[in-house]
Amino acid sequence: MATATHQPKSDKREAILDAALELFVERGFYGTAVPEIADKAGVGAGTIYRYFDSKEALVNAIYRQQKMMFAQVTLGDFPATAPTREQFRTFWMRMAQFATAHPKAFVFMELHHHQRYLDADNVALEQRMLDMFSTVVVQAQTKGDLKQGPPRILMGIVMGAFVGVIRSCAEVDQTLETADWKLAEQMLWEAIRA
Amino acid sequence: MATATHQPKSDKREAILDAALELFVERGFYGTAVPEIADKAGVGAGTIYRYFDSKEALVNAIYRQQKMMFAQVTLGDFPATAPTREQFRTFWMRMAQFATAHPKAFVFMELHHHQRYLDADNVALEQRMLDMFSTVVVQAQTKGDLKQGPPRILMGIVMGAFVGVIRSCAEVDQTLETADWKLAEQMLWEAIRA
DNA sequence: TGTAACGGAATGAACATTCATTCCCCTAAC
DNA sequence: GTTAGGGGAATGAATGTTCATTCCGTTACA
Repeated sequence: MATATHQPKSDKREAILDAALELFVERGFYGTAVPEIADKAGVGAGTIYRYFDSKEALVNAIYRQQKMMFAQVTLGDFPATAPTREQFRTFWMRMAQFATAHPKAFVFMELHHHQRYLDADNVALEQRMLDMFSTVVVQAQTKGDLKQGPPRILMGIVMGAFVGVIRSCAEVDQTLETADWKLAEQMLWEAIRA
Repeated sequence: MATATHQPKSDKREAILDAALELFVERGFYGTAVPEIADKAGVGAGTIYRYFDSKEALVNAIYRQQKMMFAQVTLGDFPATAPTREQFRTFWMRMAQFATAHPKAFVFMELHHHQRYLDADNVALEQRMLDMFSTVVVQAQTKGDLKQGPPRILMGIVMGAFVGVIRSCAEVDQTLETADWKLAEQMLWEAIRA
C-alpha cells in the first residue's frame, strides 16, 4: 500500500552488500567477479552500478560498514572508569558477540586490511581506531595494570589471538560456545596483565 | 670442469619463485598477473611455463616450499623430552627466527591458507602439521603443564598471536628486536600455562 | 502514459597461456 | 684455433578467454 511498503531504504543495496561480503571472504576481492555478486544477490549485473560506482567503491563501502559496526559494538558506551580487568573482559566479550553475530565480518576485515584498493578514508578510519586502542593500552600500562612493552605488540597479540581463535574453529566448521570465549578471554588476560 | 660448473640447479626457477612470493604477498594470487611475475623475475612470460604448469601450480609450489621450510626450522630435531616450558620457548623462538629470515613467508602462508586453489597435497600437508601440533598440546595438557580446553583454541591463540605480532610491526615498517620476541613469548606462555 | 529502476547482452580491456622463433652453448670437424 | 651445426632453453607477440563496466530495451509503479 501507499508509501508505507516502500522499502527498508533499499532491498537491493543490502542484498548486494551481503552477497559481496560473502564472496569476498570466500574468494578475495580479485577472485570474485561482479556478475557472480549480482547472481548471488539476485539482481542484474548492471544494477550493482546503480548503487556503487565501481567494484572498488563496493568493497570500500563494505569495509566502512563493517568497521563502523565493529567500532560501535565494541567501543559504544565503553566503561571508561571501570577497572582494567573488567574493561578487558567487556571488550573481549563484545568482540565475541560481534564475531558471532557477523561471522564473515571479522574475516573480511582481516583479509582486506591494508589492501591497495582501500581508499584514503578507510585507511584513516583504520588508523584512528588503532590510535584509540593504543591510548587505552598506554593508560592501563601507566596504572600498572598491563605489562610494559610496545602497545603495538600488546594489541597485536590480543587481536591476533582473537582472530586465531575464530579461524581455528572456522577451519573445522565448529561454532564457538560462550565457554570457549571465556576460556580464551582468561588466557589472553593472563598474557597481558602486569 | 666437466659436469661441475653446470648450475645452481636453476637460476630462473628460483628467481620466479622469489618474485611470485613477493607479489602474491603484496597483491594476492588473483591480484597478480603472470607477466608481472615474469618482469620482476627478469624472465620472459613464457619462461614461467617451462618451470610450472600453470599459475596455480606455481602458487602451490611456493606454498609447499615455505611450509616445508617452516616445518623443518620449527620442528626439526625438536626437544621431545624437555620440559613443556622449554619446549614452548624453543618453538616460539624458532618461529621468530624463521619469520625474521623469511619475512614474506609467514604472511604468504597466512594469506593462502585454505584457498580454493591449494591442491590436495597441500591441504593434506596443512592437516598433518595441525595434527602434529595437536598431539603435542594434548600431551602437555595431560602432564598438567597447559590449561585444559580444546587444543584447537590453544593453538589458534598461539599462532594467531604470533601472526598478530608480526603484522602489528609490518604495518609500521618496524623490525622486531629479540627483546620484543622474548616479551611476546613470555606473554603467550602465561596465557597457556596451567 | 510517463518515469525511474532494472536486467542482462554487448563491449573493450586485461588476463593466462601458447607457440613459432631466436638465442646460446656445446660439440666436432677441419 | 676456428667455424659450422644441432639441440634445448628462453622469449614475447598472438590467442582465446574472462572480466568490469556500459547501454538500451523492458518492467513496474505512479
